[in-house]
Amino acid sequence: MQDAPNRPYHHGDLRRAVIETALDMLREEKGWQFTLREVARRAGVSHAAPYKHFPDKAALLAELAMIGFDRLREFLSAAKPTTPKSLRDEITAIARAYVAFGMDNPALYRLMYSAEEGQAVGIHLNERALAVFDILLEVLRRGQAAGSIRKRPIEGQAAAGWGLIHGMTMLAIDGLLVPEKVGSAPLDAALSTLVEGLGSPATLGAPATTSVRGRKTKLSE
Amino acid sequence: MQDAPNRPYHHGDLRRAVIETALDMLREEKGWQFTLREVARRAGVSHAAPYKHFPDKAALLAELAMIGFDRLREFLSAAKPTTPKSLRDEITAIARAYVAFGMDNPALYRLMYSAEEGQAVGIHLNERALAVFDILLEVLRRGQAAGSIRKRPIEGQAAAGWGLIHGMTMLAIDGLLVPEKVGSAPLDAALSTLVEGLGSPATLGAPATTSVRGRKTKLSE
DNA sequence: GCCCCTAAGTAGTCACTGTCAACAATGTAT
DNA sequence: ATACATTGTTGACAGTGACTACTTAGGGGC
Repeated sequence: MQDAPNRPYHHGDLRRAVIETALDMLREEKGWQFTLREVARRAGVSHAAPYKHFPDKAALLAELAMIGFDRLREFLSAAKPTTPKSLRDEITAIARAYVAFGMDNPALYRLMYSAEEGQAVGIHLNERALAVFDILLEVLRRGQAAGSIRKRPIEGQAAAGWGLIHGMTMLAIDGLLVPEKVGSAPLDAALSTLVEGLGSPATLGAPATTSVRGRKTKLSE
Repeated sequence: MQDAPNRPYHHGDLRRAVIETALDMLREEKGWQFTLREVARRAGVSHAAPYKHFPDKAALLAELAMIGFDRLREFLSAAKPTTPKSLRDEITAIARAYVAFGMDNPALYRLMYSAEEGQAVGIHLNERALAVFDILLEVLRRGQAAGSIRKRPIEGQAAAGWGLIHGMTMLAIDGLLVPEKVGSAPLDAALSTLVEGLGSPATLGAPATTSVRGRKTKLSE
């Protein structure tokens, strides 16, 4: 270069710098379609340097996605009220934090759930994702033990919760939950619905009599 | 070309052919990261020909996404049982069809909810998406009128439903609803939870006593 | 103190992409 | 028939991910 001969040949910690720069770009742009060369450029390094630290672009994206899940898990843990008044409070707090995380980091969030397109990276990635899932599982398990949550297969309940929150987050990011169409607090409304669905039979009585039981309802085959 | 002088100079209906070819490629590959040149190649046409019909690649993607929403709406309408035994049956049928559509067309489905990254195309796209939303709205409205659905702001309930189903679909596509972790029929479990949450107080009794009423639960401010 | 080894940079190249401009073939209105 | 708009074509351009070969900084063994 002509203007930076003082820059040391060895960067020091280029790996971290690349990740940091990429995270910055995720924060600035809304998509994750940045180029590796641009990352290198902004890190002040030649276009091939990142390849010394990541085998290819997909590897970097996978790394970013894993960091995203880690941050999300930490964020949710931090948002969990220390002395919740009720299980509903706890679930509500977690759900709000989750959606807030997604809306604050739309590109990162979208990347987290898109990185699987890079095939087999999914293994480790799913581990991180399921670690987030476990937070929800734990709350529900405690709720079942305390009797305030229906005694149903807990994974189904957790899947319902995760699906709901994930779905609402994606819709919110996509701008599909416009206030005029959907009211000002769609998440809370949805959460009420969900929590009431999870609520224990002691208060709610028997499930509706509309005969789900006898039907073969396997989806996954 | 040297081997295809018999191909007529004018294709006839290249616009449709490009769309059709692109849809094929969406069906084959799991991502929507196909190249425009490849589409042109498979359509048997020069690499720049599609530009006579689409200003750029994003325009084609947006068109595909709209087609996807249209197909989804038709598919859901067709799946709606003609003489439903109950509202639960109806909701269940729609939800299953929705998830099935997503799992049968993972790349297209993902594209449908990713195309907004191409900025302002979102207007028309959201129209199509909201047309799907309206199907759900209509069912719920009918349910409220019949008394089998709680009288709550219907947009919140619909958002809950859409969010849940959309989220479960995405998770299913991503392979995050693995059977070992989550049971074999997570959707049905989630649906039970949802429908019980939507269910009218007449059957279900008063909502859980975990004090939702008095609390300010606005999220969006 | 010296030498050499290697990790971590560099530049250069390749095939490929999206996009555009210039040109050719085709159908159509006058 | 002739001018024209449409819809193809070819060829170019810059920018990309990926790979290779070269160069350098810095540390450990002697």
